[in-house]
Amino acid sequence: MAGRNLVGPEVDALDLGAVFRALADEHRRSVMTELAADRSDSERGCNSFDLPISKQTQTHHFRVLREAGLIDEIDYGNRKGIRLRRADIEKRFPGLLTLLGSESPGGTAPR
Amino acid sequence: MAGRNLVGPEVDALDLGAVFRALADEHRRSVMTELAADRSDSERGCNSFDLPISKQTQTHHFRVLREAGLIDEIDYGNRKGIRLRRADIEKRFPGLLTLLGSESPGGTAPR
DNA sequence: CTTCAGGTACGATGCAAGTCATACCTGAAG
DNA sequence: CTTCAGGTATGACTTGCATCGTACCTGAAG
Repeated sequence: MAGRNLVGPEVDALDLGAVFRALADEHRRSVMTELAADRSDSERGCNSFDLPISKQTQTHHFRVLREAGLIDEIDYGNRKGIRLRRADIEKRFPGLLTLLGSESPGGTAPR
Repeated sequence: MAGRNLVGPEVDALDLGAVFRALADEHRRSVMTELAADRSDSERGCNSFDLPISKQTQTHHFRVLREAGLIDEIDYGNRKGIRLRRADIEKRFPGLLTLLGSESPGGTAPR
């Protein structure tokens, strides 16, 4: 039950266009924002994001994120794990994850 | 011949989703990359980017960039000026313009 | 074995977006 | 005035993409 890692692009092969296209979608961006906010980078379940879309569409979105090189998908057969590729992203596109945190304009004066 | 500035969103109203959607397109991203690379931030003509697309489509792309708040368009009547909103972008989304420079991996991590 | 929940594969659909053709506007130069 | 280049408006076309329905797979628990 080790779970094999589904393939994504290498660090040097990360494409800025694919990344922007991936982050252009509302749902995928919310997933990435959540992942970026969790500094522990622990593996998460697919349904821990409770997206308001069907599971087939979720499969699609996670695939896009993986193919853009933003997350790793670990296949356990009947379930799946999601993990942010923080180190790779920071190496190739430093500052991108920080950018995701500035989603809300009120960011200057939070609670 | 003063040229009036076409309207775009205010700094605080800049939307990350609109920005990512704008930068998802190849042609718009190439324009932004060129603008970000020129630290003098001088006003440029629309056709100084020689995009391989028709002028109607160029009009469309520049409009998207303006409505995303990334550039200013100065209308002179029979021609148009383009200027990067560097200060606003850096204030709202610090690091974004730097990110555009990392399009080619050749810089930091060659093969 | 059967059942069941999580996930995928394939196809269809509806909508957004990139592209261009035609026609028109604007200002500068003859 | 006319001409001309740069730009826009409108509409049509086409592609891409987000979404879901149906069917199927996978592993765990009865």
